[in-house]
Amino acid sequence: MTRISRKQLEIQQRETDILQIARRMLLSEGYDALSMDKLAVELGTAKGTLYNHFPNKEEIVLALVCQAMQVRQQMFGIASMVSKNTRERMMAIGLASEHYVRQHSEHFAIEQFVSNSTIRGKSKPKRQELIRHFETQCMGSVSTIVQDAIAVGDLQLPSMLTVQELVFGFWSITFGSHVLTFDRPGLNELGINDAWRAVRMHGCSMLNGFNWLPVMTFEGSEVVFAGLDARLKVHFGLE
Amino acid sequence: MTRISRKQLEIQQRETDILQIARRMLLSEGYDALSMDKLAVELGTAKGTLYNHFPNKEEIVLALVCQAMQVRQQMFGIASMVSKNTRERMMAIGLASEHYVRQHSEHFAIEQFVSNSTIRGKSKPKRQELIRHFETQCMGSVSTIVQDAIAVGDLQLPSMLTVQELVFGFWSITFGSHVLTFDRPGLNELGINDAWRAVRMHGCSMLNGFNWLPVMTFEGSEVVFAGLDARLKVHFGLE
DNA sequence: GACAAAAGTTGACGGCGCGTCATAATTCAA
DNA sequence: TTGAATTATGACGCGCCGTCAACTTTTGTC
Repeated sequence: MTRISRKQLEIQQRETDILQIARRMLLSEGYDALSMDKLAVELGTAKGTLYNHFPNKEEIVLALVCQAMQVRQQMFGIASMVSKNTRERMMAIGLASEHYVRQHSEHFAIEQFVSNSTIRGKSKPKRQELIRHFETQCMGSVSTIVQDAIAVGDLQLPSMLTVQELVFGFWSITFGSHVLTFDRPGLNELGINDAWRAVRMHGCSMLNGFNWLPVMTFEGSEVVFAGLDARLKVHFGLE
Repeated sequence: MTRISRKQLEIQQRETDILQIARRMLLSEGYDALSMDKLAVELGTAKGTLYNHFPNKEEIVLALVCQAMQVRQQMFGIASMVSKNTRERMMAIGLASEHYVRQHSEHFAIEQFVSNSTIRGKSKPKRQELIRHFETQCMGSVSTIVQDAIAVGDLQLPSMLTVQELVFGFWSITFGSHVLTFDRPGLNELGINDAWRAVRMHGCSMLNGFNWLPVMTFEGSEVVFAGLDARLKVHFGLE
């Protein structure tokens, strides 16, 4: 029956609409600008209807976080396979992260709400599982590279350091610098002219420090980055 | 007149009390648990009196942030002078940051509110300047080490990288990992057993990657860390 | 097509939050 | 002492979230 699907589709479509409006509100003026009352008005329904879709405001935010993490996960998956060389694959992950933050800043900005324990605390277990799933997936993409590198002899894992802990290091440096670049005002005035470039260099430096072959100079790494960038842009659908 | 100072001191003391109560509230249940009404009740005054001291809730939070940043700055200052060797001084900064997060977690947790643009946006320019001051100071402590290292030949700055950008890298890795360690639940389940140790290793790796002399193995770095840790604990007044 | 049950919708309401402001109390200065 | 200046008060306006009893629409059945 067309009647059946009519209503069903309307409800399904509304969920999409809610998230779209909520995202715009969140991005425009931050968390406080996301008001359930205003959201209902913009959606053109009563507030009660909103609560048929999401049990509370936090769940809406975390639904957006999940959308964001999914985008990141897909980009990581692509980046982890863009080369045969393990070192290049690792660098591609860094580049993918950079692209994610710069080209999908609306997702990156929202992704940060996952750190807010107040928001996380009010969410359903189902949602937390989903978030955990995306986190594990992203980490898995990178872990695989590390394991491959060890297998082919490009990398010797330092004693007392697990694969995941090494991934954690790379995660820290990209996450940390991207958050700093994104959330803090006026890094420029502190003498940091090209934060993006600096991050790439630091990641490269860390891999060099681990003796991840082929060890490369900064100039060499820039060439590699340029090549990877071109290939990634194709996969990411840029130009 | 004792009368003059009586009232003055009372008001001054109250400001301290406000911040103390506010900190406890913030730490107990997060930002939402800090309520101006409840704060006034606990303080034993009317709400209006609160607003004689701080123009809004956000200013209270940022005042606490400033206290936190001051603690960090002092610890960085000490760490930057704990050795003659530039590489060790750099490693000491990392250790100081670790101590700050672990021993003064109540400050570290509150420090993160500075990234919240909603809160920052409602603060007075004066406060933002102060925050900027502490940031500059912390960065300065580390920049000095880098410059010293270059001066004595322990480090050659890569072309196209400023001193501040190198500091930014170290900042990113410590900030990033400490935020991840602190704010994200269940890193353990992701296979990261000793995040703190991992962070130290990664910082060390990055410095090795920059060929910051003396380049050291992980085992060697652990010895250096142990020595620095003992000295820092004395300065930080632990045991 | 009629009709009852199920599913979906509504918006007024309770409770709580922040920041204001007229009024009152206190301190200060002469 | 006394009037001006400073400080304290808490009721108030407004906006927020989430609920819920009443209402409307859809669905399934005869």
